[in-house]
Amino acid sequence: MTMSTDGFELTEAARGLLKALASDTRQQILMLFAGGIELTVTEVAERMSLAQSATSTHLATLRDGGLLTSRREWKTVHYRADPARIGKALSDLQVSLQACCPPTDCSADACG
Amino acid sequence: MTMSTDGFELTEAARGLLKALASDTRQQILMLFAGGIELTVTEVAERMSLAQSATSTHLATLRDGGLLTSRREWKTVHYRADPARIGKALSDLQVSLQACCPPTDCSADACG
DNA sequence: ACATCATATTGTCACTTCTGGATCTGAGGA
DNA sequence: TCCTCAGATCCAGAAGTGACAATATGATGT
Repeated sequence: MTMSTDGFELTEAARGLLKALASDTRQQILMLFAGGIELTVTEVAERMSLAQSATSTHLATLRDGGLLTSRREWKTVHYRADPARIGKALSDLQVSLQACCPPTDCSADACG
Repeated sequence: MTMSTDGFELTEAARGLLKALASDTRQQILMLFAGGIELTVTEVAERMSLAQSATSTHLATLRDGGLLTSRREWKTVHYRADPARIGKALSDLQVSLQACCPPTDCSADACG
């Protein structure tokens, strides 16, 4: 299995999350999926008042980042949040950051 | 008090973390501070093979994002990770994302 | 085959970010 | 005072990002 090599580095999942949520717009888009609802590209474009092309790109970025999944049904593509992968990415991020900068100062004792 | 209004929105701390870690270089820089060690601008520049100006800017961004603190000692400025604020930002991010896209599907029952 | 609808991709422009060189600031030492 | 060091700031060029319009793709219906 792939463990940390030598220096600390973020997992692919964590890096994907950071990249995907680096955009203000994408943060807002993600929040549209609250409650586990599904949305099409057009629906997101309408709610965000964004062009279809820009919306499509953002959704693809969020999917590539592991935050959304897409399901094709007939003509339309339904996007939905991917709670499992979001949780994983967040967990990975937390692990890395805690390994880097532990919240409680254990003075390198019996805490490790 | 400031609660969530209607739609979901990230806290200032969470947004600060996302913005600060949006850069690949800054992610690596942060990891240099593992173990709670302190580093000066020059030290970081050396270890990252970056120009002093770029390094200074990145460290300032990380500090503005709430991930680092700076301590002035004589001529040099010592940067250090801010575990408490990092934990807070991470926690906020987790809360928001879980509110948006809960990992376990509770079917809107006795889970809330 | 053709038209249509939903989505993806391409092209382009404006804006921001990243980076290094040069310059400025501030504190100490000769 | 003048010089040096560490850091911050300014500048300009390179690279990346986000937006839209236009076009391409892909599946469905006639």
